[in-house]
Amino acid sequence: MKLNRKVEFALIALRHMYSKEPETLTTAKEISDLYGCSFDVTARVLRQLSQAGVLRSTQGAHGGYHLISDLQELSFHRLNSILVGPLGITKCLHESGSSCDLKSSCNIMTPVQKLNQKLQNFYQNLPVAELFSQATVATSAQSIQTIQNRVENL
Amino acid sequence: MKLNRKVEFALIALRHMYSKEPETLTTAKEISDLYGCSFDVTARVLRQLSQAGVLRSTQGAHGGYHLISDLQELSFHRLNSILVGPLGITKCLHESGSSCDLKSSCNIMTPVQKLNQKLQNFYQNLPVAELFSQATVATSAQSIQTIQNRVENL
DNA sequence: CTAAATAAGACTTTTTTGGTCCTATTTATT
DNA sequence: AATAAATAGGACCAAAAAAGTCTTATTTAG
Repeated sequence: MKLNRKVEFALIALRHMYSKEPETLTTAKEISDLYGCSFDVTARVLRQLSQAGVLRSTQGAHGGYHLISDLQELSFHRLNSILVGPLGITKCLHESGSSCDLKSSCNIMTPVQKLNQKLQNFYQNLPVAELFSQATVATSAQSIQTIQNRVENL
Repeated sequence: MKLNRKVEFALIALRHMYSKEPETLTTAKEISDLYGCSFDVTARVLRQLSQAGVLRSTQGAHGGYHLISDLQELSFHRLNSILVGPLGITKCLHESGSSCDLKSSCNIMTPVQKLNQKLQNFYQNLPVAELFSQATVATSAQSIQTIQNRVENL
């Protein structure tokens, strides 16, 4: 149940960029120096986020990355699936072809699928911006919409 | 984000017992033979569940375990904390004394705490029985109460 | 007394994760 | 044109975590 390190670094980087002027560039070195993350891993994370359209990269000297997607719209689920792949809480759920190593008489197929689905709903309805916001209680119309979605997905 | 194997075996065992006559005993061997789980691991899981008061053990020949707690009341969170310890999505959150290896200038302390709390709420409000139930939609008064709790905890 | 079961610990193997290294390419600056 | 600083991307290694195994002790029905 631990948070993946890449996701951790992504949150660090995203929050860092989030607090800057919109178009300002941020480099991998900047993040790794400032927060002590491994340079290589951080660089890879930024690259992946850029490939996925969350950031835009500028190559060459004085290059870097900047945010191009709205963190209100970016779900924690998407962040995870970009960096660590689709959510599958068991082997049988996330390797497409693989039947589990347990006997065919598995009695928790549906429970596990249910759990996986619930977890996915949970993460899908959690915008990264919500983690960064100060407010404890949701107030905006957007948040109310989010709550409605959540209740439907329980 | 993978489901711990011990928790997986626990679900298998619990569901197995759940479908039996209440006082009937189930042995570790029975589970491991029937579903192909490792005997040792299964045995340890049942022992831990019994120490935690979820099951009651009967020693000696013809011994075994039976359910003594209501699965409507047993949250998935409790199951996890029995078998794998308290929920801490990062090192700094789950090892009490450990400051993280990142620089002191960590910028995602609160976001991570928030996420940890949200996840915990999610699991706390998920009774194991709900995973086992056939129904997709909650109907009972108990479930409505559960939903109210969940909305409050969003 | 024996067999079948729980109780509990130490230990080993496997898998996953995190981290490093290396090389290529792009581009601003000198 | 050369250089330095940045992204791009792959291959590889080490550390940590997880899963599984082995061993021994204790309990109790038959």
